[in-house]
Amino acid sequence: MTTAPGRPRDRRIDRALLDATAELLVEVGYADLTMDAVAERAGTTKPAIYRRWRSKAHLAHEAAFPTDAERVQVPDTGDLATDLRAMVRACVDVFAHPVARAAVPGLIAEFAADPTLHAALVGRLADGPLGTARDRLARAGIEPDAVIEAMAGTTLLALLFRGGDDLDDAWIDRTTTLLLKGIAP
Amino acid sequence: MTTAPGRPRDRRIDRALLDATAELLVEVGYADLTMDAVAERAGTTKPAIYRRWRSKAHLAHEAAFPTDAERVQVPDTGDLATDLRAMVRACVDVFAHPVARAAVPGLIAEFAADPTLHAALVGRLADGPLGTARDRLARAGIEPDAVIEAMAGTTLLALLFRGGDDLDDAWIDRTTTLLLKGIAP
Amino acid sequence: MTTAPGRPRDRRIDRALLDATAELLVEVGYADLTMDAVAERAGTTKPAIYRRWRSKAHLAHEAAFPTDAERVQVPDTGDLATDLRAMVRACVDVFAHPVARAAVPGLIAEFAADPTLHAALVGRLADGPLGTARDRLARAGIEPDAVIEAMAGTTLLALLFRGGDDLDDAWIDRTTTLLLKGIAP
Amino acid sequence: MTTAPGRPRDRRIDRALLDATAELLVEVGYADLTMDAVAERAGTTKPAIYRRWRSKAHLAHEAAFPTDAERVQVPDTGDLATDLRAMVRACVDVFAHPVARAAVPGLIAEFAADPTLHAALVGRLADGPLGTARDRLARAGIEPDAVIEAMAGTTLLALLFRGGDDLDDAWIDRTTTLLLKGIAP
DNA sequence: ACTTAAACGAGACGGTACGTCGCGTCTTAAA
DNA sequence: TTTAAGACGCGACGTACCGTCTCGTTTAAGT
Repeated sequence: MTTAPGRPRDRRIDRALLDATAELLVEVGYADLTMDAVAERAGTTKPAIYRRWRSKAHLAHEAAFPTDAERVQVPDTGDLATDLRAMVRACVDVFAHPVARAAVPGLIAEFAADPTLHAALVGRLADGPLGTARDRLARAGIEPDAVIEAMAGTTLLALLFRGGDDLDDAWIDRTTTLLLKGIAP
Repeated sequence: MTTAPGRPRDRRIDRALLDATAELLVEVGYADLTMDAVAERAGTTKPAIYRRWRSKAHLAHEAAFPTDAERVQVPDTGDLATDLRAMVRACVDVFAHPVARAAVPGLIAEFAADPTLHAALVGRLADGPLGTARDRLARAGIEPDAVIEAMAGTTLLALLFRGGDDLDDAWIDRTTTLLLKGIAP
Repeated sequence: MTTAPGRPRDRRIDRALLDATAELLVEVGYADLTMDAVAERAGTTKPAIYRRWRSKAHLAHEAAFPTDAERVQVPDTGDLATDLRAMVRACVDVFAHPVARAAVPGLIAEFAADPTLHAALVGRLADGPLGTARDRLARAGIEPDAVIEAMAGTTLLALLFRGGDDLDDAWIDRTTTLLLKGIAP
Repeated sequence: MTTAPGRPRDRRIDRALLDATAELLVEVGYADLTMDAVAERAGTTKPAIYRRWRSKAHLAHEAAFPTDAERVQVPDTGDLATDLRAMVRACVDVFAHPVARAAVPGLIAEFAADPTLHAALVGRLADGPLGTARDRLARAGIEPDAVIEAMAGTTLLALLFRGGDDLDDAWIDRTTTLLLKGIAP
């Protein structure tokens, strides 16, 4: 294993940029997020961003769905009802997180036109609770795709059309029940 | 009831602009849709657009979800399974329409930051199959909001993450079944 | 005589930009003159500049050699010695003006690579004292090109290599004498 | 007398860089000359350049006015007319050389803002025909500065405003005559 | 017929933000 | 210490598109 030639990248700048992006997303939203503002808050400049991410969307999607986040734990109790409820809650936790909430609408717009971003985001989510859920459901003998589509889709729509604050325990219960009955044999 | 003074607006221009917008949305997508291009294709000028719509998003949302569209008919058979299936199909038909498909991601982004647009789009959809579905379900003694959220959300997610071509009869069957069991007493 | 269609250009912005350019040229020099700084000082933005001038050089050359300047008067006494001296002085006045002095080195660099600018600058100078001098000399029966080349070239070199402050009366006398003898029959 | 510690500098790289610079100056001009391109053509890297020259201008000025050039010979016949003509020709040869011609406008711009470069270029020219000319004229009992200023200035202006191709024998004759009469007692 | 008032074509406007280029520097491992 | 390699931080660039404005002209309805 050799070292790459050339000056190594400064990891502190990566962090500063991601942090600045997350903060600004919450403060001003995706549409009003400018690369100049990100660079300035991170104490660096625009080219440093573009050296690391190919677009605003790629930067935002990494800030909104960090891979190193303390993994949303979905306990494996063996009881489908309990586990499914945990999955729904995890799904809400991921999408309703303030940074994600601010970024998602913009990301949706961009990744419709950018296959690169599409792939990146799908991969990133597959490593999160959605991937966990898929495994768990498959082990329970349930074809997972339809359920995940319904779970994530319902969450997304609720988020987009009413804002994340309504996604409380009652909403989670209601949605879990619908899904649970929907997938019953 | 009096007539507005001054030169009346030319209705042919309204149409030409909406048509040009729809065409361009399909051809280049929302992000690369420019007002100059719309005006040029419609054979008019930008001020003529802004006299009619307050922004690109307002124009696009009207082009994507025309109110005068031949209404997607949802037959009222009285059989919940049959009717629900028709609702799902209508939902797919609306969102998977080429123009809507091109416009939706961009609209999602914009209306996250523009309450005006949010209201306009919600109203427009409520007049369409979603409104019909709500009435129908309510009459069947079912609380409609959760079902609609699940139905539209699942459709939206499928559309965004896989493109509309996979939303065939099998998908409609699968989704209808899940919802039907989910809302059973 | 018809009016051009479209919104007319705001002449006050033209002026503000030229004034800002002249000021900044003196303050920071051509190399450190940035379009952003010009725009900011003029209270406008970069695109407003590029709508009016095709490059920094075109802007600077207009700021450095304004056509509407109170014309450098070259009295026509009929005495060649007197008149030539006045021409040399006028030449110095034009090139040693603080704004011109700051702009000239940069302009030289740019117009070597930009025929557009070359033509523009030649035309602009031909309307100034150089044009007057050419006419005057021709009337005196002297082939003007060689003299003008020598006069302007000597002035330019002196300016570039020693700064304009040394171009005092003694320098003007010395140069006038050299030229006068040089063109004697 | 000791040797510098560490790895000695590779003289072949010096040459390759100067050659690459000269070639590229002629091909693309000073403004479009990039350090990356120079390094690439010379088969080395940018840091190797900056170890040798402090800036693009310093590199270009050395490439344009090489000290080791076969010295432009100015024969010393003792006849002022003959010698002055040779000086003018030498001046043209130096400045109209393709590489110098490409570099001069850019260098003028840079050394207006860089005293280091100013000094370097003046020193380099003083070692060339201008230095020779000064000595020769002084020996002939003529105050040399004014003549040199006129000679070099006229050449420079002609070069800048008409391109070097017009500086033929006729031009040299004409200019020599003007100077000769101009400095006559 | 004349006035009023708004829509029209045309196109430039002011301005935000973009993504890129090239400078000169720095870090690394090998020579 | 120089080399090759290449990324770095940074300042500045010129452009694209937004939504607005200013014209002079056209079109109808009201007087």
